[in-house]
Amino acid sequence: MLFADLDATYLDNLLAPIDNMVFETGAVIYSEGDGHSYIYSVRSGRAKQVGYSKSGQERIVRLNGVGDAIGLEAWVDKPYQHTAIALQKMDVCRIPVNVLKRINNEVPLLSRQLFSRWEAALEQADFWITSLSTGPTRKRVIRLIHFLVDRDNVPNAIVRLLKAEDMAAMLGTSKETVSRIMSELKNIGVLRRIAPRTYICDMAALDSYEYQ
Amino acid sequence: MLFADLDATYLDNLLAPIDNMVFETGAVIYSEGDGHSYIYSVRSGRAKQVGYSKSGQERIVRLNGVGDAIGLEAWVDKPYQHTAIALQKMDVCRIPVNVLKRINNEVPLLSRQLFSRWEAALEQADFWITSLSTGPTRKRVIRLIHFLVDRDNVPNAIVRLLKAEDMAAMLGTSKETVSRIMSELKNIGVLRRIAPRTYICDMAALDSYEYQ
DNA sequence: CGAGTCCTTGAAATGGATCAAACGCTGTGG
DNA sequence: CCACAGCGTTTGATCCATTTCAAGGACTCG
Repeated sequence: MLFADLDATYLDNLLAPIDNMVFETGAVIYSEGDGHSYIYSVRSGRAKQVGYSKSGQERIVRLNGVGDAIGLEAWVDKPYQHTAIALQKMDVCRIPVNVLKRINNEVPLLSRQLFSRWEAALEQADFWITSLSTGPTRKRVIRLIHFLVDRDNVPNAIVRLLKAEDMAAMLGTSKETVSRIMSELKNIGVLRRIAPRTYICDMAALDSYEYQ
Repeated sequence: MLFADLDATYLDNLLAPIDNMVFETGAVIYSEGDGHSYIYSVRSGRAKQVGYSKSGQERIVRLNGVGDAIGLEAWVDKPYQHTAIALQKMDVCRIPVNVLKRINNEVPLLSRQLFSRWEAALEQADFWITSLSTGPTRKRVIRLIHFLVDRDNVPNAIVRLLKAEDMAAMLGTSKETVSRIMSELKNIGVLRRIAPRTYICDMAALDSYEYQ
């Protein structure tokens, strides 16, 4: 997907060094501080990027899904700033940065794609700050559910949530508080469980509930 | 500074459309949603980038100083995502994006500079999440002071702080809480006021205080 | 010097963290 | 098919941190 702008047959010559890889749930894709120079493109599944404080507390700074590029800092020759961990079984392709640079020299259209991935990462980070790290916890949880909803099925959307501990690490709160708010939402009928960590969400009720 | 990699005389032809501008304290550099296509490069002074929630509450998502480029989203043809406001009298130069693109076509070295600005913005956003939006408020304030310290003067550094309301908007807390913690730090002798909003900070004491 | 802005402090009420214990679900092996 | 281990969730109770409202005081800048 990173190569959306490029000619398909032309690519095959260049893409030989690219590996398709599979990561199981919980597998570490890369670790903070690693100096290896790969950018990863997600083909399926979801990953979290986490930072650890000195006290060992973990904070999730980004969530990545299909089409996202992760480990972009390698492009500017920086060690990875976070640890990337698969939340589900994932298909990713691992692209050496020097290959990317070679492609970029011959076909500058690539850098357009790279800029847009970069912009997406920044936009997500800003969302994290303004929506997941601001205001009372209940509002944060509600905004998080919004974020996780598979768009386009309204008014009753299907949401695949994460385990409480991960949601807490996204919101900068404790797992107990997340659990309590989830209970609340289930009791009022905003969320209805249909499978493990999967719910049907009444979007209208969710929105109106935020403004109480 | 954006043109650090480029030849000086070569530039003069291209840079004619660039305006040098001055913004007074509180002046709006651009507003969220504006579609104008300029990138601004800071020559002196500091600016805040703020996002407003529906309730009108403001959250500062970034702070920019000398050498920073702001309004980068214009490069990928997006409207500005935040409102940029001068915190002090500022000198900035305003560069039309189409000029940048022209320069970039002829001298691809420019895009290296742009990527690195983009990376800096993302790094700051991540710092905001992990350091200014995580953990108890006292720790956040301490990390914020660290961030604002003019590096290189140790062990007693000079810090130019912001008004309490702005610091609160950076930390996602209330101005009263910020004020209380500041009082605490002054009482213990970690901070010593030498001018309006300017303090001498005993860095060692500050650090050891964080771990209580 | 005065107007306005910003800071400080108090007291009450709330919200959230933490510790601890019980519960429920899921997948495994007998 | 059932029982059990392990993980994750739920819930309660207590304590602490933070918000909020309100008022007084200090500082800054014209």
